[in-house]
Amino acid sequence: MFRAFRNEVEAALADALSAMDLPTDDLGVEEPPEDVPATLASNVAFRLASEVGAPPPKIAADIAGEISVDGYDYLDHVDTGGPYVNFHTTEQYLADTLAAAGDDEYGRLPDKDESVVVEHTSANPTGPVHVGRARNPILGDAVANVIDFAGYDVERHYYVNDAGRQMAVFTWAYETFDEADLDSEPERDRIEYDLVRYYRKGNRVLEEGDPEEVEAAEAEISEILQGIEEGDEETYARVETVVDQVLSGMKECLGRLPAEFDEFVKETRFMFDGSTQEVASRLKDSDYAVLEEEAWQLELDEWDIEKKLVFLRSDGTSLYTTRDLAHHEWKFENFDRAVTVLGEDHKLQAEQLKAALEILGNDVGQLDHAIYSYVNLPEGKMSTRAGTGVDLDDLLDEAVDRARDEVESRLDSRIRDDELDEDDIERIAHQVGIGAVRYDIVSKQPTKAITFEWDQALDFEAQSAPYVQYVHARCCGILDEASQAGVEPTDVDPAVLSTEAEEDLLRTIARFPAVVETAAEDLEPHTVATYTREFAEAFNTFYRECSVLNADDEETQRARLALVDASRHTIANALSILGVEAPDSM
RNA sequence: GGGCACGUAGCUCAGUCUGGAUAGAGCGUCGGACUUCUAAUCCGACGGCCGUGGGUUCAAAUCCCAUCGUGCUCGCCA
Repeated sequence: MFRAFRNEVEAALADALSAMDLPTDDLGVEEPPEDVPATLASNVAFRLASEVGAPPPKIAADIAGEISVDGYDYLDHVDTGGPYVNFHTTEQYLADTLAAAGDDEYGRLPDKDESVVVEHTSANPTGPVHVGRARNPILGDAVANVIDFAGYDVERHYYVNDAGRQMAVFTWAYETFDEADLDSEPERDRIEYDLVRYYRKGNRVLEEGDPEEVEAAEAEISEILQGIEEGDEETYARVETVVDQVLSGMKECLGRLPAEFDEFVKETRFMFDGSTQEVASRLKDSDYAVLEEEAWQLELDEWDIEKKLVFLRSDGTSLYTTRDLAHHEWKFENFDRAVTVLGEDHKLQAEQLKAALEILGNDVGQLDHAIYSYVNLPEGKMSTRAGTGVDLDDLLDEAVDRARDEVESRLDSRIRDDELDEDDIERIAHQVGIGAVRYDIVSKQPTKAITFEWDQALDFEAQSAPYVQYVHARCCGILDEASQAGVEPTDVDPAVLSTEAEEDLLRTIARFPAVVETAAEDLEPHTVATYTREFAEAFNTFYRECSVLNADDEETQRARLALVDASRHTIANALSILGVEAPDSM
């Protein structure tokens, strides 16, 4: 309802301003501070002061007097607070909010009939997913969720880099070394932990091995790369043996979050179908192409990019970005929009990609990047190759373990007699543990760097997943008790919800669809996390002050129950956008 | 060195794009609230030259310039 109210406010204000012969280009509509009893306000009077030649409070009063609320459903009346014009809602606003939030899909915006492909994670299949990379699936999944919830048709893609040098190195190492050559046991009983040892061994040999050995290896690696480039089936099969095995393990790990994908798109696909070479030849014909030292490159000065983009090596083979160009043209053919979630280390490459796509004649307005900063350890960077870093599996295990300890230690002091059994404890431990990890990462602005610290990531109090999840569990508890007592959230008179706590909660619920809309537009799911905290605060105040089952009369009982039902839908949907589970009890 | 980010309470962060009402949370510290729909909760206190210096503006945490600090980046790697 907030969105509808905002539209009404803008329309009413614009009408009044034009009736007064004043400009309507900047309405200055904003949410007032908490202690102001208005839902929206306008600061337009400040800007008109010099033009009109009157002090802002006078102008505000004049505007307020000029505004007509006739014909609006939610705009009740207008007054001023000094220089501000304040807009107040009708009873209908709260009534309609309560009714709308009775739907368990509340917050989902109308279908836009527009398809969006969200590419995220796309980590090279070189080994276990570490925490440094984990920001990508967690952020990416939330970005996809919020766009989905905002009414778009979303597909989630993982782009598999199976044609790069790293995979050639991996393939060579996998075929060259035996178990006996490796100096460690797998850290975990899963395929990518087993195989990454070959990759690390291979890289060590390339860095430190004797020159003859390295030379032979490089020859082999280059042969593999050439083989793929030429579409040689046998080479492809050798590489995919490694790729598919490692990837299958990584999928399992990501599945624990869970981050699921609709499609794993391999880059070799765009080599074998000829589109990469086709893109390269179109680029060669462009005005921006230059041949320097036998390598084809693009001059991107026009895009303020100093670095030239090499799109064909001197031996004629393609590079990662060349294939990615073909990949993106494929996306543009099949989807209305493409969103890619990338680490900041790929930012320059992403800008070059965009420029090159423009040169190729694409509408780059279809492409958006969500860029995030890396997650580092206090002691430095995480690297699969070097084997430094915390594995995501270990983080999730630790999170679930700590959550389980927490649940068990709280068992004795539980008031609620719902008799949690072993399965419940395990369920709650998973929901809370994994939820806490996701929430910790998704709730922060993506541009800010994160230094990973165990205690901080696994703090179960305060501004964390459990704090918000607890609200959901409380809702479920009340709804459960109510249903046993035979109270139904039907035949409700919203006007009964007249205390400040009830009204605040309802107003917070009303804002949810607007939060979804903005988060989707800006690709910033962390604003949904901020909202869940504000929501939890409003709900907890209501919980403290307004008993549902012990309310004075049945009418109040029913109305409050409807409010709890609406709250549950709101917080469940907000959490689901964040990829955090909503426990029925905890 | 060039480019791009980031710098807000002791700590972790919202707010910055789109300037506007006394800068908000949590953790920690201190003090309160469970015979009550779940205390993973709530209430209160303490805590801020919004990195620094200039500028624009009626108004700056927010925009511009400079500067310092941190991160990323500047391969015929991905």
